[in-house]
Amino acid sequence: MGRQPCCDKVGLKKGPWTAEEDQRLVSFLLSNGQCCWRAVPKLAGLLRCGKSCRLRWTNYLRPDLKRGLLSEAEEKTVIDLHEQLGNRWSKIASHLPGRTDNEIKNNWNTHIKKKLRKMGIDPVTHKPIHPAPPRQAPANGAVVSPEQKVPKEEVEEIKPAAVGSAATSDGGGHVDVFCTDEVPMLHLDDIIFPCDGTTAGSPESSSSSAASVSSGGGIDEEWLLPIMEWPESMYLIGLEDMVVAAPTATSWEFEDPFNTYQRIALFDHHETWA
DNA sequence: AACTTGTACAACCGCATCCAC
DNA sequence: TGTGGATGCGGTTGTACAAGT
Repeated sequence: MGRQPCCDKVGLKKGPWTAEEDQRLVSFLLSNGQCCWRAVPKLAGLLRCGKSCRLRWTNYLRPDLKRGLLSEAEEKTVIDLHEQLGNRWSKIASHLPGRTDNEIKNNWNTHIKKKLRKMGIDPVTHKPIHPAPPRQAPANGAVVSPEQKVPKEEVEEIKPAAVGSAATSDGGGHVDVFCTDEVPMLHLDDIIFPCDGTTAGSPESSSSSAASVSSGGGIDEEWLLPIMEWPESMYLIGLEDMVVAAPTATSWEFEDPFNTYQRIALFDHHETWA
């Protein structure tokens, strides 16, 4: 007998969150901190399951979230980490402060995957796509994890282009494939950068990806601290205060006016986050 | 202007894992 | 050690919006 799904209870709301629900949830979490998610909806007066609340908070309402497209450096980091970790989105996200696993996953599926394919790189194996890939074990003896298996749909997607345009690799990492109207042709070395901590690029990418991974896979959790440990002042400000605080800040741009105010206010009240 | 197709991303679902009892 | 509840994670779906026809 399986466990009952948490959202099966009659009367619980599903679907998009309203501004009012967001406000209730944020207000509650700011006043009480994160405790047991199961209790949150009840205590916050929400007709949602705890899981839904947690997801909404983690992926959308958290004050330290960055919004918008990933930067070049962040994309590189994601590609690099994906090569090492596979689809472990939460692990990858832990190396990108302000980004969520969901966001990275979405970005991977919509942008990065396509980009890599256009450059002749298999987004699953991170190796050059060959014209007629034989079904055999990798030459270097590397073990292909189950999650790296290429889904049938992806094979179908790759085949025509690869066959039609003579994708080649000179063995030195230089790949010539496809017609790339929008994406400039890059060498493999431009995309898969070394993991010795000397990675070229922005300080952000070198410190957050290669360095931290090579040091035993430990996750840099420092950036999480502001969330785990709310400063005292945070407990004292209500949503009204936040909105009042909003006009004094200048550099944050988000689409949702509510979240804009909320985040601006939080950063105003906690200088170390700036 | 109306319709179709593509894209982006928020949210849901089900399974895995952790942990207390 | 086994069991069940809570939470986390990754895959997938739903939907709003933009672009194209």
